[in-house]
Amino acid sequence: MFKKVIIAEDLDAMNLGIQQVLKDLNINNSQHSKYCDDAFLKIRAAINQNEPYDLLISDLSFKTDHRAVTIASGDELVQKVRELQPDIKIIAYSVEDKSFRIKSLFDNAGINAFVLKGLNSIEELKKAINILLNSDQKFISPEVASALQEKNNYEIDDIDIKILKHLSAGTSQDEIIEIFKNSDIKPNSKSAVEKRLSKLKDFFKANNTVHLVSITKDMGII
Amino acid sequence: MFKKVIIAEDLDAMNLGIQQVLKDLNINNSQHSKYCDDAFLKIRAAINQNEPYDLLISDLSFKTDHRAVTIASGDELVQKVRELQPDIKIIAYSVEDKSFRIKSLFDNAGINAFVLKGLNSIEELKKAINILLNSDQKFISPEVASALQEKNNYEIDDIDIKILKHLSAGTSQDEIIEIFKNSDIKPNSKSAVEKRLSKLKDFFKANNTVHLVSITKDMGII
DNA sequence: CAGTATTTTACGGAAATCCATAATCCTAAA
DNA sequence: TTTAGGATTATGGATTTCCGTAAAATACTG
Repeated sequence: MFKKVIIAEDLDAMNLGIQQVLKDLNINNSQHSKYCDDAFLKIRAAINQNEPYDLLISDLSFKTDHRAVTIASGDELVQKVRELQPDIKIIAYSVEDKSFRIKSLFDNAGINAFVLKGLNSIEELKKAINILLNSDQKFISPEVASALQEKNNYEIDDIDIKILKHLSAGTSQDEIIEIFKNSDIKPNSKSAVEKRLSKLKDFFKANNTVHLVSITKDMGII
Repeated sequence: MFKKVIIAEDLDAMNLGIQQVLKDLNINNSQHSKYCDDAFLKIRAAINQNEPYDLLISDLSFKTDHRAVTIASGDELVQKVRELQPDIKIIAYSVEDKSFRIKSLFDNAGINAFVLKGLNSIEELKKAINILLNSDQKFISPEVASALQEKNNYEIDDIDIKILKHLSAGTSQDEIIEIFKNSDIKPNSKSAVEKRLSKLKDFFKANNTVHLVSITKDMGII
């Protein structure tokens, strides 16, 4: 069984539940952090002491506190940990069910398993832990397994996201162009932004800009 | 202490945590339901058997399953339970932090306490239980206590919501007017809809329609 | 019933967006 | 160096939204 496990989860009641699971699996050396920053520091410290963790179970969304944080989300945490310790096994354990985000976690953040918090997720979590222990297979909860099949042949890039975020913040297209020009962002003409918007609307089957922002918000893209 | 408690919470890991809390408080007669429908039936059955529950702890958002449900959200459950058994104490225990929704839970659904799932919510939950046990006071987590102070002097009515929902679904203003005319919804002129939108934008301090939909989506109004 | 207030509807011009086409710039291969 | 292809930018007109004003309809009051 895994020797040393760390959990990143902010909700204390949820933490209690997860700890119960680990106890059931006879994992006795586990620690938990309510903050991503804290989790990252612990993982780094463990490496330095030559006693690295071999499993990270991380939530994705974390409540913001009064205290300032440098790592605000589980996505970031996972990505940074993967860079720091390429061989650690990582399980994302979250209620997030937007296929776009789940796919990105496997593709970009390099998680080994995604377990959807749900009605029977404890069994799934145990299953994921066992699979990761014995092999290099990946695990994903069946309800969201289809996320991996989705082929985004059209790549939504950073600038698309920027445009969408600005729109949802109430910035007009003209203002966005101004901002892009002032920030030296490459395509900053009226028509370039318009063309991108048009492609996005096409891709997401949105009738208009309001609809587009609504859809992408729902999908968790912005 | 409360004699008979029922928990409505879909996430199994969270359920484990809450049960731990009740155990700490020496509440031994508790049941939990993963479905709102199930919780409602149990509460009704208990009344019929003259052994009613005296406390309901309910989550707000529930995962949808393969099975069809009649009560889909905690909001509805709470409302129906309040009608059925006016004297039961109800605690909403949720990550929901939109003041609009929280205020509505106190005003319309008649909850006795709102505990925000968070970093130290277990202590708050215990506190809420104790307050409800000994008095008719209400309890609300400090982080969101400001929700109750907010006075919506401007009332957002049903038609406003309808307009916003249509907009976020990609319907143009002209189409909305058509729909209203076909459904015999009273103010159905171009300028009436425009005026309402203008007031909404004013109220929510939105720069434009995209922004307005984005804001109201974030607030959980639509 | 007359008069006032409020709501709803109508209208019109300004602004923003939508969308198609054409011109320009850039890069890489011939 | 030339040239083809793609990406970016420019232009202009159709459509939609925005916003103020005014007329019409309805409600309310003495």
